[in-house]
Amino acid sequence: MAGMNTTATESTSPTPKSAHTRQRILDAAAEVLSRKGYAGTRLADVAAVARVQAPAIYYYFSSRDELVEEVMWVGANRVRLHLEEVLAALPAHTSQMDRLMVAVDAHLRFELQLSHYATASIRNAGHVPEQIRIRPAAEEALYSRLWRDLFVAAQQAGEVRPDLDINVFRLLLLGALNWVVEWWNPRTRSLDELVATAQSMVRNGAGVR
Amino acid sequence: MAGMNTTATESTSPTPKSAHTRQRILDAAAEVLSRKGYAGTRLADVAAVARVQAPAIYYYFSSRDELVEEVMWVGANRVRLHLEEVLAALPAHTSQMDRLMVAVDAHLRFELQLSHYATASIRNAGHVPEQIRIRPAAEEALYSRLWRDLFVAAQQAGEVRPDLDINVFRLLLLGALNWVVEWWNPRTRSLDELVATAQSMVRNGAGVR
DNA sequence: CATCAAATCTAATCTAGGTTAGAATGGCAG
DNA sequence: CTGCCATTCTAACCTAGATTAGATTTGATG
Repeated sequence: MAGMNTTATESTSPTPKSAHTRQRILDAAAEVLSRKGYAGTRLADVAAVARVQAPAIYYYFSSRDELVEEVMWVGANRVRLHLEEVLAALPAHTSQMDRLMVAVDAHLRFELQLSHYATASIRNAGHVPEQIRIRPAAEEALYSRLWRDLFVAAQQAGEVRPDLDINVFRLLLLGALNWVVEWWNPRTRSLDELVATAQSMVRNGAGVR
Repeated sequence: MAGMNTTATESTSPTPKSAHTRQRILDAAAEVLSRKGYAGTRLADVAAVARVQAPAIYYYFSSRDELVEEVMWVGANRVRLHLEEVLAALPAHTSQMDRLMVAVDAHLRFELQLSHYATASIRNAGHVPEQIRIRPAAEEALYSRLWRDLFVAAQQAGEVRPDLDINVFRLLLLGALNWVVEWWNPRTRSLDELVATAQSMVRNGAGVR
């Protein structure tokens, strides 16, 4: 019943007015989830942030888990769309290594500044019940493929050491980037510096000498 | 009451016999916690794995959270002791970069093969209630310092690029290593290859050209 | 205005799972 | 053997928090 109308395609039927409330609830859930994690997320908290009473949530979602699943899916989906967009906007002659640099930049900035959804998705991926992992996992797989393609292209172009296991390297890199949500504090460290260091980790760690 | 007798200092008083059961319970908790996460961990499951009834847990731990806290502390503590031990066993003339390589190796092998405690500790650090985060966090801080020292020494010895922000690099690296528990599958990939790739990420990513 | 439906609320349920009470068990000292 | 203390069990309890029922508000429409 619910599920697919968070992105584009605002069709005419699904109540144009207070679908606004649904959005507030979803945003609230993303926020709480990214901060407290799956275990610590109370529907009452979500409701409070959305300025609504808890049962109102059930008007839009049929269960707590469905709400969580939706947040995680939106999170994974948005990061992917963002990265695709950013990459598509690059001039055609951009080197493969530069594309990787841009990807690192986009991933970090998006997850840290633009989207509680992304943070929620990353932090809780391994902590939600099996059952609601499927749909978000499919999105994450697409995102993974995006990165794989970048690495494959870079290695084929001779911009990444030929002997490097790019699958393992990619997983390690994404781990490093994802884990940032666990320690990063905007008041302690500049985002620019973080991005620069992560980029150098890739450029020097994977690039040809 | 409980709490400190998991490491050394086996004093005479605390029932030498079936403190064995306490151990089974703790091991079971580590195992379940590392697999299901804080949210998904039922005392009944822990009890089942420990071949005991749930209430028996309360003979050794005063609450679920105390049990969890203990697992997390032991996890953090053991990794640290393991790393200290391994580093101490190195010949005095070992280069700083080689020490880093050994540290990467030790961290990965320990977290992936030797200890459910470590996995439990890593996966759940950011997901347990504030209250029980304190004691494990103190251990983690010591572990962090160990790594910081390694990087500082390596940079001072001129084996790590002088312009690299070693604090950020270290956090990124530990993120990469920690995140491995989220994706690593022993049947799919060889541990040796993983270790080698992670090491090259450090050697090339941080080392001088 | 009156009416209807959508949207939200208050109050009441229901249940998983942590926790407690108190009864058995079981080994060992005397 | 017998009593005792440590250990573990079974049965009961209790609460947080998800969910449901049904009333109430609100706002658009004729």
